[in-house]
Amino acid sequence: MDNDERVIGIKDVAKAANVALATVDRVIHNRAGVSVKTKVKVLKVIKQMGYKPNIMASNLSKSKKIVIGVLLPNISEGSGYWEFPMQGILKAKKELAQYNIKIKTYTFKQDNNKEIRKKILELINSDIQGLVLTSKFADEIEILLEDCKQKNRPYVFIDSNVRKIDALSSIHQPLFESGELAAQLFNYCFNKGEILVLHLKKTMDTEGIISLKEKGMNAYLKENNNAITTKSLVLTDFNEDAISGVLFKTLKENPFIKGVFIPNSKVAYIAKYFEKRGGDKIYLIGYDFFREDIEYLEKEIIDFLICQRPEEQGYQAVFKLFEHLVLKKEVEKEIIMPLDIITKKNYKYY
Amino acid sequence: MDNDERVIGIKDVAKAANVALATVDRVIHNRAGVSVKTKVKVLKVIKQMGYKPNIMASNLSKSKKIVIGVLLPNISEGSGYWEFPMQGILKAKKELAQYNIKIKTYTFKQDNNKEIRKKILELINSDIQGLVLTSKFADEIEILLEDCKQKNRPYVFIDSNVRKIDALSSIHQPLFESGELAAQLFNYCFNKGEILVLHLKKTMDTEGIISLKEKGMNAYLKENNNAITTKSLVLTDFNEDAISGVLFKTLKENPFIKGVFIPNSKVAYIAKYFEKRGGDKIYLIGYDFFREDIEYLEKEIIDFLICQRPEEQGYQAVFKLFEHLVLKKEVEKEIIMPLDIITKKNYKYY
DNA sequence: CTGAAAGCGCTTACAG
DNA sequence: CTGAAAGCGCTTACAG
Repeated sequence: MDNDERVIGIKDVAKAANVALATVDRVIHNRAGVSVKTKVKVLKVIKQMGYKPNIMASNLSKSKKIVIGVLLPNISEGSGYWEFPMQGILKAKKELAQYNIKIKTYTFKQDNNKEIRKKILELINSDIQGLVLTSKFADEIEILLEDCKQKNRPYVFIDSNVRKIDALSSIHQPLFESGELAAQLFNYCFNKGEILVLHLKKTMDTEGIISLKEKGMNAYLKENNNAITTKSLVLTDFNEDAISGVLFKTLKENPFIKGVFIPNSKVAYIAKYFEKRGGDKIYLIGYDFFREDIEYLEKEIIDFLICQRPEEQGYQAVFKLFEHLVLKKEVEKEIIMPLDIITKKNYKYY
Repeated sequence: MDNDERVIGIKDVAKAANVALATVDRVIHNRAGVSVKTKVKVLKVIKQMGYKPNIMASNLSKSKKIVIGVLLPNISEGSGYWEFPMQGILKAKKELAQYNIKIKTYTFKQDNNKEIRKKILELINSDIQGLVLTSKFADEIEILLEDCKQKNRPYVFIDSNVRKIDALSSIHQPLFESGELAAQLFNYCFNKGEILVLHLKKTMDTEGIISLKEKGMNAYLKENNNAITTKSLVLTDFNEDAISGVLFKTLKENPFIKGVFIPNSKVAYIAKYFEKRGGDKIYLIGYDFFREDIEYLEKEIIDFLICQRPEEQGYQAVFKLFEHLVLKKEVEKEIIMPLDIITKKNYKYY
């Protein structure tokens, strides 16, 4: 299993093929300037001897750095969700600094189209060799993707709902299934009643994502428990009073509501209302885990959060680009994150 | 933030300190043969210039390999649990092969003390520079640990219930809290009744682990719902008929049992019985996720599994030794794994 | 106690 | 199209 024999290197290949080191190097990297005859000969020897390049040596002698660009919303606003992928990206950055990898981040305000366009132009005119981004701005980024394609720059999506065929890799959570999971959890909490599905609209949350989750939920209920139904409600105003008003009215008119499903990362807004409200227990399930959720998890106002390891998504995205650019490895076209379930009793270890 | 200036190396330090390269190297690695005066001078310059060694170059020029030993039960028997840490270890092995890291595995049959002793002796007489093991064989491994201590060989525990002060790191799941979590989940399933805690005894499962989980469960119930009580039962015979007999009798005599808690990885044994049994739904919660559980998850006979990322534990253990031995990094003394919750609807992505 | 030099396995101009 | 040589930033004998 472990062979402790001397590892064969480019020098051995050169000798065996009766060519110079530089020629072997040219063949390995598929560079121009080698006769077909020589190339075939060298490739044959490489295969025969089982030559594997030494990445450490390769990197050491390589002069230029590899720069990976990151295009994501900035973290100081909105749901704060993007803080987590960014943490993973920074972790990868630290680890990969050894390999001459640089990370350049381009952040923007989510609803500032002018700024987004500016960052896209910067990226197009930059010297990056790979790109991490999210697919939630389909309209804005198409031109950037087109540019990447032309320049043969690989890009990786994180938190992307769609699988982009031209991407090196797309990292995402299974949306439909997460809706099923939420339904299953509600079904453990009560046997009959109604689930209120709250669509809290904001720039970033495309309706596609939310509706896919809702479809998953309905599919589960249809198959497993017809005594639980769902009812959708769209909220556009996030003002505390507005939320209170709407929820008070809705719950009063629909006394069978036993659970509330918030298919994005805004549960805390809703939990705030339920903290003050009396009456029968109403179960709350939402997405993503933030500091402000802890209080409500502890009080079991929020019962379950479905999470998608945003930090790991960021880390993986950079790492996959590294594997592709430096290690020349095959990279999975699609990486599906687990559906993590967070409750009062396990959030501390997440 | 990114400084693209030339990175300063050992050569720059040598020049600035007015000494030879070799001397700087000696100081960096704290090797003997440097006058105090020179050492102080060099250290000062290193600090001043912010010198960071280049690991790739360091590794490239280093001649000897680093060998990490792994002492774990073999995977072809029992619960098969150890297959997962081993997978993580193999993943780390592949990744770290670049760094001249070798992994030597020493596996044994769980209940074969003679073989365990033999492997321990092999390890003592081996040339390993680090060790991964599990703390579940406290009696057998004490002498090995003592030997490691004397030889200054770092070791990392995985799946360890105790925090060993001399270990480089201990990787484990929070046991008490996992019991609390199980109780919380049961509490979502029913409001009153009894939970049967099944102790399935086998060599590897120390009573300490199981009782800690049970204590966590009781603590949660005491605090949150007095209408749910627990009842313990010890099973020593895993024969299908024996299990059927005991369970039939117990459930008949205790009609208020609404849930069964199996605080180790043997849920499937019990699920088998419940598959055939009629009557009211009884909720099942167990630990760890195996292929044979899938069938029962799908049928919702097993409701929840609490998992501790065994694969990641194996990976991390090797990686932490790598960080310590090669990168000379600080390593956390204790790494606590998240309490993952697996159900019918998310196991596919785990 | 200190230093000069070779070498790790590649890549990169440069020369032919 | 091909090769000889210098160099990446360290470590390792060897000499003094």
